[in-house]
Amino acid sequence: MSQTVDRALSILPLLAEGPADLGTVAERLGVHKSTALRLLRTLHDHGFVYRQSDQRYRLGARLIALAQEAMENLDVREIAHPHLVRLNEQCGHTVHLAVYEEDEVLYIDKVESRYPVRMYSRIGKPVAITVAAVAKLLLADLPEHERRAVAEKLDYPLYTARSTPHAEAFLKELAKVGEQGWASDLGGHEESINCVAAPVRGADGRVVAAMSVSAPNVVVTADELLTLLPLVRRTADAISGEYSGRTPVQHHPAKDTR
Amino acid sequence: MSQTVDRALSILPLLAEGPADLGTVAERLGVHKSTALRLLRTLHDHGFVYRQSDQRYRLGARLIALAQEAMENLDVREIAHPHLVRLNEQCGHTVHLAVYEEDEVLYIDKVESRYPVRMYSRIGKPVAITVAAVAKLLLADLPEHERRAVAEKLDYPLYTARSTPHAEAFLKELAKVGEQGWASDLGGHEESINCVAAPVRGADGRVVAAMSVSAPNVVVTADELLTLLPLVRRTADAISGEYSGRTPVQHHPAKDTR
DNA sequence: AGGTGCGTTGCGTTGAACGCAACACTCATT
DNA sequence: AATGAGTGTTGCGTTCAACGCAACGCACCT
Repeated sequence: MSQTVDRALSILPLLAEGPADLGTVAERLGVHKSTALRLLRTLHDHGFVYRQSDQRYRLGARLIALAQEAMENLDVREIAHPHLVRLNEQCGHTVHLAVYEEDEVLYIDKVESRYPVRMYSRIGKPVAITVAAVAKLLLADLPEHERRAVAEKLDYPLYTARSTPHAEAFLKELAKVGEQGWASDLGGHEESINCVAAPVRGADGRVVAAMSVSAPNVVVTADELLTLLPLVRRTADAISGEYSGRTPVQHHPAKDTR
Repeated sequence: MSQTVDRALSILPLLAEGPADLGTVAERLGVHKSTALRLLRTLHDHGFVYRQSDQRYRLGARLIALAQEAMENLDVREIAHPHLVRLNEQCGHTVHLAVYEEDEVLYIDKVESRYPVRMYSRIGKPVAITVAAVAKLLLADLPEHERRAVAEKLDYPLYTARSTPHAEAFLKELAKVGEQGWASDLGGHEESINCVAAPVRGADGRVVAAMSVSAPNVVVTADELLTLLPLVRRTADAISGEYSGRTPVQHHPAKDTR
């Protein structure tokens, strides 16, 4: 909507690919060098962009700090965290919490597996939306038309032979997931990794987040992982209860409300 | 430099404080509602801002994802991480990695203590710059005039009785730290928490990052913590060697480079 | 000296961002 | 049902700020 801001913001994802010099930025934006310079300078003044010693620009520290605050403002995260930890203590596997936001699903919290073999993922990283169990739960809860719109807009990369191949199949899977109230991903993203996931719901019943337990085949088989489903669902329900205010939060009164 | 972009970017820290509605944003920016709306819309289109169900705006997911990429681009972090983990395995305490960037010091990596009593800190969070051991190391390496400029610009909050009280004292401490090549913070930030830190240097000898081990008094006394100094320095040196390319990196070839 | 490849500056032009005022909508209140 | 207060939204005419240009400075090469 606002040309100048639009251009300035477009610089950031561009720099996320790696440091770039003025000329490159100008070219990729399709603007004159002087224009790019002015934009970069304003970004710099705000700390969103950092000028490293070789004069090239890269993303700045303020961005990281801001994202941090953004996450701390997500109260689901705050509430869910102790539950995730407890779940991890009970089963030992990697536990994730994810939310959906405008065509993206991203992990907002993670408790690392206690087994030596760990899966790769990072808080803040967008999830493989077409296959991840948490993504299925979050998308399954969207209103019919929006869900369809998103599903058709997506790419369907074939990570493995069991990846969701196209919108058709995805929508069918979403319907099933919505129906049964939980989801799984058996080797759809990485051949040897399985997940089971359950939804966290707000007071109105809408899905506000989803949590999952993931483990590689070498640690537990898919069947064994599925036996954890009741536990995962109980945990998710506990978070839902607390989040929607039904459960009057029964831990230390020292807990502040920031 | 660029008014429009400047205004747009100013919205983000404002939203970091918590969700805000259009009116509030407009007021805090000192612009007309319609202007604020236009800016928010462009931010929204880029995913930097999210409109929650109650119509208020808060920081968006793209911001979190971007920050993630920003951190992954920091190659010190990538290199240092396994060393931090090993150090943590050896001593059990919380290990931090921090960098300096334009008047701020922030944690870019952390390995959690294995003791039940943990300290509060988060990756991405700006560090208490006037007292933290890592901050001292990073600032001590700045060129004389810049160091003085920064020191005088800072606030000196008295977290505890042992916090650095003013620029004078801080500069003196920095000189000492620069001299000895390591730093400590004995209860300067939180009464019962102590840290020891050592610098990571690039090929040119400049300090590019700093790492620290922190532990509360209840776990080890300050004296005991200081006995870890040689270990911390060795670890920092190992990272330095690898970062500056002196050590030809000798871990599993399976390690991917993502 | 000459040349090349950067980033930077000053400036005149123009169109994009501005504030305004009217409008639409949702809730309370009466 | 009508009124009003509080929102967010739209269209528009004015103006000022962002634009591209071209000239410049600077470092590095040869």
